[in-house]
Amino acid sequence: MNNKLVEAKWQKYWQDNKCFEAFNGGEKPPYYILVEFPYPSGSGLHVGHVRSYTAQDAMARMKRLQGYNVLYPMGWDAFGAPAEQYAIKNHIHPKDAVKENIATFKRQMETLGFSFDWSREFSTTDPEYYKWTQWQFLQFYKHNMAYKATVPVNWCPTCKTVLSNEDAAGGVCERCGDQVVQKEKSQWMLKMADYAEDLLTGLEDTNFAEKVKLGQINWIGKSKGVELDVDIVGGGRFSIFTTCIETIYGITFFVIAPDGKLIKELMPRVLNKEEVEAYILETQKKSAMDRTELNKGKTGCIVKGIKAINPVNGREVPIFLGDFVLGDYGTGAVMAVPSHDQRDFEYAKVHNLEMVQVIEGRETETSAFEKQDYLGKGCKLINSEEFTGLTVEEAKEAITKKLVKEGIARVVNNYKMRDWIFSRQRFWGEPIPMINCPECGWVPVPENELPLLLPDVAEYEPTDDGESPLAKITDWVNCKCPKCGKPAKRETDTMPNWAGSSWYFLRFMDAKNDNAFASMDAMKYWGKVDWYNGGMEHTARHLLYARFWVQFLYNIGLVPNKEMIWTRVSHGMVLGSNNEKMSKSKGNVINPDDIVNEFGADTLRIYEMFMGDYEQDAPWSTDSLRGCKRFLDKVIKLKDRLNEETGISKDLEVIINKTIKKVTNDLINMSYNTAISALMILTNAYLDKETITKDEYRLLLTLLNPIAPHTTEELNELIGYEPIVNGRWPEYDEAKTVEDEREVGVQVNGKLRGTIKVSLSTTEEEMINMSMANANVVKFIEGKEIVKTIVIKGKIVNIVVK
RNA sequence: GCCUGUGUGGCGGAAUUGGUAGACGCGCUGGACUCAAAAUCCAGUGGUAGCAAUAUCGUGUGGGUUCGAGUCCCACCACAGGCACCA
Repeated sequence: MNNKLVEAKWQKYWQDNKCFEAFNGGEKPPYYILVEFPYPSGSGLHVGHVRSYTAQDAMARMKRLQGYNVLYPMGWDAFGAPAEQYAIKNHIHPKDAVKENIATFKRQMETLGFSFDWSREFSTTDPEYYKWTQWQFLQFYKHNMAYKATVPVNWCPTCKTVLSNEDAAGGVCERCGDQVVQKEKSQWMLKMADYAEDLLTGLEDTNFAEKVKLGQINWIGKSKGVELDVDIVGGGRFSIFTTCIETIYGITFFVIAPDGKLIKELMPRVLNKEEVEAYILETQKKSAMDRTELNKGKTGCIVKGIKAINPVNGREVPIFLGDFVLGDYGTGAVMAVPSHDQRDFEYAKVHNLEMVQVIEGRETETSAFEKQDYLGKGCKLINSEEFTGLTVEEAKEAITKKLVKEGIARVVNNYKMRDWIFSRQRFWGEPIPMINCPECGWVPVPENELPLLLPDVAEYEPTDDGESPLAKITDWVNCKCPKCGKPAKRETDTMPNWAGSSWYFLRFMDAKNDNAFASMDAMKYWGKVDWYNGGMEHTARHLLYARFWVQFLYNIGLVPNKEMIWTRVSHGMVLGSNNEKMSKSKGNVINPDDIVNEFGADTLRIYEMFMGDYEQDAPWSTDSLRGCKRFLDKVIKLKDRLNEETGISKDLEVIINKTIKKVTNDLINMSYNTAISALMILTNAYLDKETITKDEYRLLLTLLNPIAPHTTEELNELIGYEPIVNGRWPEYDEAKTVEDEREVGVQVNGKLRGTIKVSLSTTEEEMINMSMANANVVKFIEGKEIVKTIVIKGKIVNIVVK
């Protein structure tokens, strides 16, 4: 069989007959299977893509045969930095580079026979698509969900560019190796923090894997605590947030963030200004990463001239700066209780500060501090005036109650999740459709002027002061204010990569709509995405952004459900044969084109499904791939064993029913490797026979079809049947999935000593008698007292002797 | 530091969810076919002892629960990923 001809033939058949086009409506129940659309990089399709696309493809193909109207779409997430870098280097427009990459990706996908509905294809970089991304941004703006704020960014003074945390790791620019500094920049923000609670509760309306849910929960980072007002000696006050208010009598100092507002306000009263300013400057040089990783929060300096008053006992304690306190989390200030908090303890040790123990049960001076010493164990308070003697839990409640009553504290929930910084100083992204007018301030671009197109230019370098490359294109920047008509300037920042991918799954439901991003009818018809598959690296951020975006659209009445994704699953990586991540520098990259050429698309598909647990990483093995080729060859060879009989022979009845059941369940439970194993077993059973019937053969071909669609279609046609793609998925008879006779193990004291053959009708008593008669078993029970016997029907017999 | 995974033959991995550990595949060994090789087919294949029946050890380590533990509980170790001085 010639792979290339067969593959091309069936790919053409599917395309000509529009086999995989989904319809918005009709008799069949809808079923929406989604894989993360790829970023079409210059290096082409990765074998990792092939793994997840094949997995979902197999599911889609089976579901179609089961009578569903399956939507399995594909598109391109094509905005982003790599295309921009490439464009800068080669002086071509990123859209041209992207066009080429998309063509390569698409060709590769087609050679693999994925059953995508190409009629719904789009790229996030298509003006027809990003028109709606921009439109949706305007809805955020109009509903007061978008605002401008000054945010510190990683800035490389040498490259004159803004860097991601990743590119600024270690406080050093990844490109030039020079020091990175923090620079203030005015950025567009989306009020995502407002949705923290909804994003948390919304998880209940999803079927995400537990680990995915946990990832979301951790990212949102809810913590319940108390916000407490603290007076400053000589006037003024500030607030702190704590989750351990019960330790309030142990406060020996406060720590405030060097990058927060508070220290700026206090500055005029600070006596050691030079020292404080030097420390603030030092902090600015550190990226968020450094502040967290280096020195473990021990750096800092005292703020002289200002003391704070502990509200419960009037004690005056010093205030310190410490970069372990972050300006943008909580209130940017904390109470420090070194006796009962690890970090406070370390800080106090380094700076030689007092410690007051307020909870019994541990020594303050120990270096091996253990927070869990008192948490949740009913330990009692000491040195805490009227609260002395209460348990931690009781004291938490009582102290909170008292402080709230006094009006100096509030019970609050704090969330780690912050608002979404939505600006990028880049060229290759959706332009943010806003205009800055000297008279009217920020004015949105009128909706009927969307899309606001990216200009066609040849230079994409950022400006010297880090503005977007768009800032240099004066023709584009200068415009008229839509409100007053006077000269105004466009926003030159673009949107982050996450924007276009936050709603693409909605667009697939109604991809050609010119009047809306997707019609309500279409979204209601498809409902939630039934299966959403992607990499683990996207299960926190992308998924959270997408859910936030959907929840907002839901709240303004534009989508039918608050959650639009039902099940989220994640696949493991395909590693190089050396068990390391595939990369050019390691020389372990496998190109799917080469494999398709040499072994055929179906072999590659089978192998990638067989290579291991789908959710786990798995190393590449060309030897194992050959084994899959061998399996496919065996299936082909079976064609020469067909006899003239029809139906299913008696001796194959059980294994056939068993296999149908196993494959049907495994394909929907993502246990692809065991589905293939079952098909191998069936194939071997067929090969044990001189001849098989056409019906038996066709059944194997149908079951294998979702994973190896080309070869099975061809064989099916050769034996004279209508294409599998137009047929039906086989059903099984539960009663025929178990053999009547089976072997059961016999144990003595839990150790296997023999087996007996039983049928479904063998009674427990008979099983015991048969066990006792087993020669080897007798050796171990002879002359011993039988304490008891345990019989688990169809599974095991255990004889306990003394 | 925290969170989440993972740990089973020479290798990738199975294990009906507490019931015969190692399915299926790779690799390896022996044999058939061949002038020869490849391909294909047949047989074997966790370690140790034994010609064998069989015994014994064996699912990262150490304990525990149970008639019975890869699976449950406790403690620990290693690796991977994510997040982070989150108060």
